[in-house]
Amino acid sequence: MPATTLELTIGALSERTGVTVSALRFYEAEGLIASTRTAGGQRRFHREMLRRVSFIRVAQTVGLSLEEVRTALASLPEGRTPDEKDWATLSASWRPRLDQQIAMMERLRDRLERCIGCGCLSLKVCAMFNPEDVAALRGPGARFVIDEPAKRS
Amino acid sequence: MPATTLELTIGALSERTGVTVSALRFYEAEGLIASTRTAGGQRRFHREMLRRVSFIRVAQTVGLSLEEVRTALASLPEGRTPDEKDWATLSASWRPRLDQQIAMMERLRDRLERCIGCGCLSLKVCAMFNPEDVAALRGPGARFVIDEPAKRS
DNA sequence: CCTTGACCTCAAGTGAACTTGAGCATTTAC
DNA sequence: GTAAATGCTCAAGTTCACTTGAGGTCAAGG
Repeated sequence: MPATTLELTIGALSERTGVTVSALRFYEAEGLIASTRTAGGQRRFHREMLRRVSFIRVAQTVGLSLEEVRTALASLPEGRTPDEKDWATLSASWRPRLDQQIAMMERLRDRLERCIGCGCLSLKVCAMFNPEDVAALRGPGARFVIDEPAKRS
Repeated sequence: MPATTLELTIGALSERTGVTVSALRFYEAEGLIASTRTAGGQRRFHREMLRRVSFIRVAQTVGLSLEEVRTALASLPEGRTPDEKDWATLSASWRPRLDQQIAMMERLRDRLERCIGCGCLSLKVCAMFNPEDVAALRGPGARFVIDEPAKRS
């Protein structure tokens, strides 16, 4: 068997993760993933990077910036290849964030529901005129980040 | 009573909506809101713009780009000031989007739950290794846009 | 009147997350 | 052994949604 089953070219990693080649190179430049090089200078990725890349994408979906992903990945064990438990622990840290996001979207939905039902759209009741929640859902730059209230001029 | 109860300065609009002055000017330049001018060239906003601005912010939270907001606003009646029904109809169009987003987040959460519980993190079952859903949740540029599958290199 | 805070324009800058292009090297399949 | 596919680097470009800065004007209170 060729080494390709153990080490992936950047193209193979791209295909298996659905992340573009250029994005993978960008992630490497940012220190989010790592590779070894062939004699000719081409990248070869350990299969473990499949997990890291998938982690990055899911984390982004949950609303983390790459900076935050970097921090999260830094909590993985240094010496050894992270095992399933390590990854599970890391993923578990998303739960609260995910729960909060779902709750906010549901509140927004229900508010709109009420507004549509009663035709109120009043400044006091309607989600449209209650910026606090809305602000909570949209950080500057990172949509769906929930900790940072919107700045004002 | 001074005219200020009917027409808002940009500062007043900013305060009431929680949107920065510079963002409001930007929105006007983009044709999302409109103003009249005083003799001296300062903007004065009709109170109706409170609604438009609020609409814009909520729409963004729901995942619309400003381009999409522009399109949505274009569906408002031309001749007259939009009434509550007009706004309600517009907002109602978010429902499916909101529902889909909530459903996706819940699926993601439940998948992670299973993964953490069973320690699987397998390539077949785990959300982390199932890029389809994840891709669906993140459009390029517009996070949480759900119609466009991720491009590949 | 006059000062002070709010407002004006216009161009340029920001940051996140990538993508694109030019020009060149390596690998693999025939 | 060679051609096509894939890979490489590095700088610059892109999009979105704004923000910042410079240099100047307007309006409301005292």
